[in-house]
Amino acid sequence: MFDRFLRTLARRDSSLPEASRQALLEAFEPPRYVTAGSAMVEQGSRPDCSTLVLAGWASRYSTLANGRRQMLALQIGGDFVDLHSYPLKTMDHGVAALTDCTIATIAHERLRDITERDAHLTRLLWLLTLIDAATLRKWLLGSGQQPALQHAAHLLCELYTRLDAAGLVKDALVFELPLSQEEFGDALGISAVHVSRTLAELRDVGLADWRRGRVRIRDWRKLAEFAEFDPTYLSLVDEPR
Amino acid sequence: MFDRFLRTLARRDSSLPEASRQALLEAFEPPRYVTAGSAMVEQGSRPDCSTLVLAGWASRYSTLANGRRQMLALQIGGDFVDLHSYPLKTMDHGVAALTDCTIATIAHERLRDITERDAHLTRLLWLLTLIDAATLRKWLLGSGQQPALQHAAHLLCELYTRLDAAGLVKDALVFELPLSQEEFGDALGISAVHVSRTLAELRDVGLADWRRGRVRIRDWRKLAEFAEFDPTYLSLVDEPR
DNA sequence: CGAGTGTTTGACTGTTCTCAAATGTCGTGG
DNA sequence: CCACGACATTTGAGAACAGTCAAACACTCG
Repeated sequence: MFDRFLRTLARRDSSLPEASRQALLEAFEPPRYVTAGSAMVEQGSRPDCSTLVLAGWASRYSTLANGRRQMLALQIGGDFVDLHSYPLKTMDHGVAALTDCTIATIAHERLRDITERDAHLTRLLWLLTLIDAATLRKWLLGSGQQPALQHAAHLLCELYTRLDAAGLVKDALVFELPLSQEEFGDALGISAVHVSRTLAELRDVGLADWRRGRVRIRDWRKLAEFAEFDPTYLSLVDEPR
Repeated sequence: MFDRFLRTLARRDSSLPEASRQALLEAFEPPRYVTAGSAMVEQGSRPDCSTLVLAGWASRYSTLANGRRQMLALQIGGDFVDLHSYPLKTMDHGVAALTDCTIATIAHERLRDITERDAHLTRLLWLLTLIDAATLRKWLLGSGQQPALQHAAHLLCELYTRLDAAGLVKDALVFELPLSQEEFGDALGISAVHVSRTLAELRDVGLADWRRGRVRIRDWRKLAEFAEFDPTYLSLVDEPR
């Protein structure tokens, strides 16, 4: 159940004591299902627990008065969607399930116990929120300085790398991407129409192919170079044995 | 010397024990000066200490191969510029002094001691990095979904609010902004030429006036409403007595 | 088979970019 | 105090990238 999360943890810190890992898992509430489209955390709310995605895709997003929406993160199995809501209290953005999801929550009270008693685990949780922040920096860099084509390529590189780290890639260079082009555009900050043209161009130049929810990367090295993708920011240590 | 930092801390958590505050201050190395334009932290480096700005302005930024630059944060007196480099190890971006700065560093070893011994202070440091992340989300929202005019207005609102919280505003609605329009454009993700036109428009519509390094906000309520600025994300509790 | 949704395409519009020249500001040294 | 150079800002013109609107097409599910 928690295997993707454990894998994600191990890829970030292979030295976490077994006791800490165990204590963390036991602090979670029993898993629940949420259906695609449902709100997992409301913008402006003050949650009393944080939510971990066990399976499925979720998105964090912020909305403007004119209805425009910016996705702030894409979360997959093994990701915390709002670990930061423990220190930060008020949610400055919302979280929604993009697909049916299995989730597990952990009460902020339990997180407080952890910060009081387990310094090592606390540092690891802190690290997880900082990796989110590093990812956000890449998104801002792409949004501000890269043309749509490179920006889209970078996001595909990011997703493939993260899915692989979570053990969610079955065939090399292929992954399921259960988003509409509208949603992908919300992540990149471009319109759905422009997403369509951008994907067509990525396909035409032979870098990547996204059809019917399945992305095939045609040439990883070229794609990564084109997007200036450097996975260091994801803080993935070597594959655990 | 550390008064802006202490003020910033107090605005984030008024319940930090005096002993923790004292221990934190004593963990810093003696203050140093760095001159405008010098690199404070190199992209790709693995610092063994984190840097606090005591006075002056610094910027965090990331550069692409084509020379385009995205500013990722603007840091003022009282801000940590790379507290995240303690858990994250490798810097995915650089930090440069925009003006002459007074800075103080704290060894990661000392931060480690703090995380081992002082859970309350550790949570506060974690919170500081999360406020940076929340600010980044606003920048991404602006970059992706707001036209330059609103985005620029939002940044002015943010800076005024943060400067005020750090005790750096002398006259209401007026503050010093020692950036070139080129640098301001790097923060917004637009060209210097477009910054000039955008500022002219903000001036023409009577919202804000930036001339010779000094910003005057003409109508705070209208500016904040126009930019959809809501300061909640800065996690400022009520003014300390 | 048909409804509903998502994607593609075309035509046109709008924002922002680039290049280039003009103007303004500031510090330095005569 | 003025002249000068360096740098920053403003303005204009044309180009590029991305947005909007609308229609055609494709896919999925009952």
